Amino acid sequence: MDVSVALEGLNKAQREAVAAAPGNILVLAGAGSGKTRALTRRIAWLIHTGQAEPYDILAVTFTNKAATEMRNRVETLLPQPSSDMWIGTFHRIAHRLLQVHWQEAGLPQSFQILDRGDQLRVVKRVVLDLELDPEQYLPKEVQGFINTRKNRGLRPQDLDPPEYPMQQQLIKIYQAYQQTCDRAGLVDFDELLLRAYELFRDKDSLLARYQQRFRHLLVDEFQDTNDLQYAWLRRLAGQDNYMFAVGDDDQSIYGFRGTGGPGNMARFKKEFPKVTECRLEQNYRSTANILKAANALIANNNSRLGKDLWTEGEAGAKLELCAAYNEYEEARFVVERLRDAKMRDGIDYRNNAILYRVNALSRVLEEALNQAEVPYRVVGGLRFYERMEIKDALAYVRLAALPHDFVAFERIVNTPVRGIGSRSVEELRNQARASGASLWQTSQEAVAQSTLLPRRALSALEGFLDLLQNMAQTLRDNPLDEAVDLIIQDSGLQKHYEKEEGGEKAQIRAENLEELVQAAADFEVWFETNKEYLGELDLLSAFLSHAALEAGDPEADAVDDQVQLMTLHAAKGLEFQQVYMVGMEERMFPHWRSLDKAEELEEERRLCYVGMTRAMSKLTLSCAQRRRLYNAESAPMLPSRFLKEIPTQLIESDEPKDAVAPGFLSAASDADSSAPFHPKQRVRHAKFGVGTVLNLEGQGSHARVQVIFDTVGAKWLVLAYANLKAL
DNA sequence: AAGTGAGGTCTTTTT
DNA sequence: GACCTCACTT
Repeated sequence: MDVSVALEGLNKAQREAVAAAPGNILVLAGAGSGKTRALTRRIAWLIHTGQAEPYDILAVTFTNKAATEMRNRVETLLPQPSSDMWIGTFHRIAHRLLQVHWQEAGLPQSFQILDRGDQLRVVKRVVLDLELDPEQYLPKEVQGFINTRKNRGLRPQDLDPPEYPMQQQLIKIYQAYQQTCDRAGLVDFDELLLRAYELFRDKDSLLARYQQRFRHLLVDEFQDTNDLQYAWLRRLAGQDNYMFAVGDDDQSIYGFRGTGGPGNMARFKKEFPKVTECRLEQNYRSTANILKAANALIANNNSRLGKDLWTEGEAGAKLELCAAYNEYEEARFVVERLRDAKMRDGIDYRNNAILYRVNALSRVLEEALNQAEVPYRVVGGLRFYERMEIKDALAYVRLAALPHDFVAFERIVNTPVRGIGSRSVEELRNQARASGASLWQTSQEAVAQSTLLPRRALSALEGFLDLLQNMAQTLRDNPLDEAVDLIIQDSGLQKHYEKEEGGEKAQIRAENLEELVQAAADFEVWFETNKEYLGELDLLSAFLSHAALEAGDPEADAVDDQVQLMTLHAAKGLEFQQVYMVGMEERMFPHWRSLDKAEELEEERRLCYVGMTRAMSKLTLSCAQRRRLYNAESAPMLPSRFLKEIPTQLIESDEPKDAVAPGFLSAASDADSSAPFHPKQRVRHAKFGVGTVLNLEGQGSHARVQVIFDTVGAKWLVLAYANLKAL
């Protein structure tokens, strides 16, 4: 076989990584250094040199986009199709394992996936069922609690001595939540991973089988793995298999969702046998000036493996910095630059990105772009399968196929309104809970025996049950897309959305529903040609899991000449000729919520690093001296400390002549968090009594503390008013 | 049962 | 500015 295909056009460092002797390999790959390239070439190398068969290979990524990209690239490098390889996201692969081993995993064969929104509904339900106060046990926070534990591989019983009084309740909720899911055969995203991990942990022979099969594990974006994913990989690798992990500790920006971050890379070096380290530091994307600036910035972080990007290319333009008077001036400045670039230098709009820390910043920019008639596109936001109307329609499909699914049942029992209000549903729910039956079963009994509900509600319920029965028949008798179409019509959703909102919104919703029919049709075609990737799923189950695991591809249509607007997070992995980073102000970026925790502050800096390294030829930074955010009044801002961390000789700054505060930029602040309290400190409050400080945030008159009071639980207090006494 | 208006909140997000 | 929740009205 022709080995050269795998190494063609690689630099020395890349070649060393790709052609490294069999073993555990950690590839520290900086931004724009050819990360995915190294990984796909490694696969090609292993196969071309006869060190591996496609069958031996498991390659994992985080996003579907990355997985698809990887499979495509691998296929162009290999003579044979890649279907024997397992290439996919952690969740997809976990799902596949559970699909095959549902019995060993203790799941019903037709288990359904709960997405984040579904999960939140269930959590809410459970909190209410336990008669706990949802004000105190905010469903969002409870959900976070549960997911954090799952990400650490912890079941309720593993949490036994609670760390603080309120945790006891949280553990109880976790337990009840899990029971509810288990009974209904529902699996949330983290549960997919946890079950897959437990499968390997508890079933020796099964683990052995997979260990013998997957001799080569390849992981992309390794810095984004969480504890559970790491532990899963560790088991699968065992003592004899080889792991090729590619990542960049400086681009770890998902710590807030439980990612091990830079730590997991260090762990890999320690805990896997004989790890060889490779570094890819040559950058093929940005000019030297941009790289120098980014290197200087990230050097301020302490927890790093250490790495400096360099390029053979030229210095390029300096970075440009604008201190605008307010957010409107800032937006106008950016728009002006965009138009200049287009008119003078012929740079298409699509090659520009405007990046911001929080979504709320997009509004003013959008207005300015609209006014100047510069076309733009906001990347991110609601995905196709997360849209309300789509979730409603799929709930009908789900419920028709699997009537015991209470999440789907509760979602649509009264959507569109059919006279089954919250009182009736509550009655059904209580009865179901008492008898241990599903809502659907309970409803059937209530209708059959004319009990439980007033006559009007009962007849409405009967109509609903009949509707479902017809839909089940529809599903059996028709191809998927036609069935989906019929279900959308019969459910009345189409009409419901039309009359509900009227005008433009209704138009869009109606179109989305039509789009869903098309999506089902497309999926049928895809399913026929890709069966082998899916294990033994039937079409409908595959479609439903597809909807949950791939919420849709928002990048699909980048064809028009539009400026790209997105958050810094959304920009990861992308590149643009020109990048504008706006809102470079203290408390905005770094964001105020990250200000008093060193680890989170470093993550903000990594985020800044990610943003800067997106730029190929020109990087422009801007801040405003005053900014109005949400409904508050316009407040004075200070330049971000990150601006100060970039060497001044790399920056050309335009402080406007009519600036209200001359010398504004030189005021870039140093961190000052001389907080009067610290975590774990005991304090007394006049009303709430004695408690322990858990968290601090903000500064000056905005400073807040989170205190866990011994009697009333956790509260956020504004320091200026709380009059806390240290004990 | 269903629709309306006031009040509070507001990082980042893939699967 | 936008969204969600909750209490209130019809």
